[in-house]
Amino acid sequence: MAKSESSGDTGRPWQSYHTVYTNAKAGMEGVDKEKVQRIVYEMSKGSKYFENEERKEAYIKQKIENMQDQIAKLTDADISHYQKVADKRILELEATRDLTRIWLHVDMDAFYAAVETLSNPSLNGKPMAVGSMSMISTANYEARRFGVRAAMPGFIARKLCPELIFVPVDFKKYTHYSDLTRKVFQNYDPNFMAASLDEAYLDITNACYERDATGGEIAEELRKSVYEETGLTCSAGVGPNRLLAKVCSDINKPNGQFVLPNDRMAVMAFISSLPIRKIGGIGKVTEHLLRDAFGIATCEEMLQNSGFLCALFSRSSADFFLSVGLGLGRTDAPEVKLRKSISNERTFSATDDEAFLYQKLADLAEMLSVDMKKEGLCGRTLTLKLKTASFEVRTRAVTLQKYIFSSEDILKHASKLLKAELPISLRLIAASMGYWSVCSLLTDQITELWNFKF
DNA sequence: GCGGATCAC
DNA sequence: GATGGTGATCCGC
Repeated sequence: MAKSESSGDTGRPWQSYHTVYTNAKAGMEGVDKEKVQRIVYEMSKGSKYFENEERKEAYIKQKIENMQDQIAKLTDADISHYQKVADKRILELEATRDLTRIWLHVDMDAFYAAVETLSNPSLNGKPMAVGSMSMISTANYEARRFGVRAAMPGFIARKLCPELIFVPVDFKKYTHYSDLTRKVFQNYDPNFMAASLDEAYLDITNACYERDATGGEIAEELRKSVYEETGLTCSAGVGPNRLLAKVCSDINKPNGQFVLPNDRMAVMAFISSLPIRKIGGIGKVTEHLLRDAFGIATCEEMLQNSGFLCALFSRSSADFFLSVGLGLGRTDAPEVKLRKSISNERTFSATDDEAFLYQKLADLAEMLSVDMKKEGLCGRTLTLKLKTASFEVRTRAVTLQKYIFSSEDILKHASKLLKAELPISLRLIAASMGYWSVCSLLTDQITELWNFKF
């Protein structure tokens, strides 16, 4: 464990360069991780992107050191106090455990890539990635054997796998197939929760009861049905809550499933050795922080460090970490969520040409306005997001007295925000609008205005 | 309410 | 030569 960590700066600098795509993922079992890591590092080294990653890494390191200092300052009395707080909280969380529902998480296998292969069967069996030289959205399993992965830039992927075939993204196609899969999901849970085009959560408690079937049997049937309707394979996880079902769907990927029974002992045994990074909501940074500040690597260790977690984190963060240790997750019906913001962003080659930047902003304002009109939305908080040539991200926001939606109004306020940042060299601009709760009442007026305009 | 950061897909 | 776009949430002001 600690071995690879301590040898990081002894002539193998690539070992300390971590990205989201040098992490374990289904289909990458036989991959020479060391080699992939080295190539990613060599392709990145010296770039503006790389330098920014180093700055971010230094910031996280600082955060970890601050946390270690705080831990060191805890007195015995503090520790015993927070342990009592934690023990009480664990009992309260345990009391909320609900083992009465059966949740299923479906995850389509390499979805975009699989759809592209359906429409072009000559791609079958060849390493292929959906995306561009800048960014890969999905890689098929043949490509993953080379270490090629989603979120990896295409030019690095090509270095890892020179024969890699690139296919551009085509969301219309994916939406079509996504709709087909959702028709199948509907048969098992009319209120299923779509997490994205290729993922969904289903409460199959009733389906199990009505069909007199086990969760595993329902999962088999659903996957078969999805295949018959689409020609695409998927993986499924079955468990007592959504958090666990999601972890389970990853276990026998691709084209497989895993069932975790609704039994407290089974859940605790399952969770105990599970690496925390497998849990949705724990990403690269949190994994790093919990490992280096507390020595936490598995979910079980969340409970073993419960006192420290309660001492160092906010109530809501500590609750989440303890819940993970207990294998708790949401089991309630998904509430209908209203969108809270709408945005548009574009990346371009970095420039400080002000006329160009204002033109980009005008284009974005227009696109945003069109999207808002399509949805009958207006908002009063406008946020401008900028990414500098050195990858530093800034956001600047204003909250207005009136609700707006026209491109003219958006541009007027966004321009003011941009002007205050000049001169600046940028590679990305984003415009976002939010907070329109009261405003949905005005939909009819907006439509009227819009019709009048055209 | 603002701005930075994290996360997921 | 080259590292995305959209939406949500949390924390510390």
